[in-house]
Amino acid sequence: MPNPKTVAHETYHHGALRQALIDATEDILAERGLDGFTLREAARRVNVSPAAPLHHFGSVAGLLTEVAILGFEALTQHLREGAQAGGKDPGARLRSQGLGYLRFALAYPARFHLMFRKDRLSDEPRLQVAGQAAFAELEKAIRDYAGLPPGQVLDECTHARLLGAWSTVHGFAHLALDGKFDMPGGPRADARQLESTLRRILEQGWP
Amino acid sequence: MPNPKTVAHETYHHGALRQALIDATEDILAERGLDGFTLREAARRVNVSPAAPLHHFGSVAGLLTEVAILGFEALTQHLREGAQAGGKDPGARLRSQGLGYLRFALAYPARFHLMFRKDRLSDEPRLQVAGQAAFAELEKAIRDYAGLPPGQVLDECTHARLLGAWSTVHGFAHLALDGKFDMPGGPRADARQLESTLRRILEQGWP
DNA sequence: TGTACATCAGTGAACGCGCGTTCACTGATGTAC
DNA sequence: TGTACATCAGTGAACGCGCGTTCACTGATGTAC
Repeated sequence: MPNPKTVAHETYHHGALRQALIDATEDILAERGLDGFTLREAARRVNVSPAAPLHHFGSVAGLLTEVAILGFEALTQHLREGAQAGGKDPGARLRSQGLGYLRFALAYPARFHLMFRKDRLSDEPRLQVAGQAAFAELEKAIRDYAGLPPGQVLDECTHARLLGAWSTVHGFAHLALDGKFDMPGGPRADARQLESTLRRILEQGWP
Repeated sequence: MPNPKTVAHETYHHGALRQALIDATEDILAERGLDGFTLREAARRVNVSPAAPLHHFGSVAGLLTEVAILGFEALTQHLREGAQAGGKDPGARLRSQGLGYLRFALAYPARFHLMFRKDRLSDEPRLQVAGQAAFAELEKAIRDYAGLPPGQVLDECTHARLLGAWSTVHGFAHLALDGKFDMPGGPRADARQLESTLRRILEQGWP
């Protein structure tokens, strides 16, 4: 005899619909990409009427925004772990953090795209905050590298380094996901190759 | 009395529908972005039935693909002009070419996005060719910079420089278009500012 | 411990929408002789 | 120079589609007394 709670979950009240919808959305993004996602499909996957999600998220954009927020949080985590994996040398940490950025993008391509698709997201302070937290990780690594204490404002030169580093890993990730680094007519470049290419770029520096 | 040719154009046969649709598409992209574009809207703008475009392009993707091809050709042109504006020093030419890349992206944001949205484009050899032509401009500039003659294969190191340079300008352009470099809560960063930031990044080098 | 009742979290039918594409068609053009 | 006829470049109505959201509703939960 099932306990009453279980019964309730399986009949009328889902009980954990919010989380279930977020999970389903991430699945759909992973399987079909952002343009393959619809609210109705997410509802279908969790066996709920198409109107149900609106009670929790208000609109499609609301749901996607939650997923984007989680995405930025996961990115922040990847950056942290990346830097850590770089050891003690600030240069090594910075480069290793860049690889973390790439690893995140390759692991969750559609989520990564979503995070930078403002038109599908709603204005939501928590999204801003989550984005800024990720950016702050980049900034911290650059500060350490430049020997700047946390409080002090960034000089122009360090600021440019920061944006340059960000642009490089961001651009590399985008181009990689777009298949621009694949062999023409050949197989997709795999994560290992791409990482080692980016490592090389970062070690060797510019120009 | 209007001449017969004009009459024909204005009544049944449009006469230059293909080009008119391409122009309309570029207008729509500029005004409303890629997600605001529809075939029907393009047809509406040139006063033609919704089915007419299919005679020339086969499908929506076909029309968008033509626009993307023109986009790559325009990008190639911007890169060429950028390099030229850099004068004779290969380093200056390379950096100036990077600014050309940015200038293109800022001038035609939706077209730029479209060019990297494979899901909206059809497989079309001419698209590949146009993309490769743009890439070849980057490669040429890097070769000059590294002192490699045109025929010789790229060594690993120069290859990494090429991809690194591309990633940097590509990433910078994307982030700029995403508004990531805008003052928080403030006005959009303008093209002049963005260009000078990128110039600084490129001059100063990485890391 | 019961009970009334507000609130929460769902249903399910329906709405209006605009889309890309198909289809059979027709008006205009251009080519062969 | 005329004429027949294939081909090209449009029309316009219709199709089927799935979408996000609305609406009035109801079943379940939890709280105050």
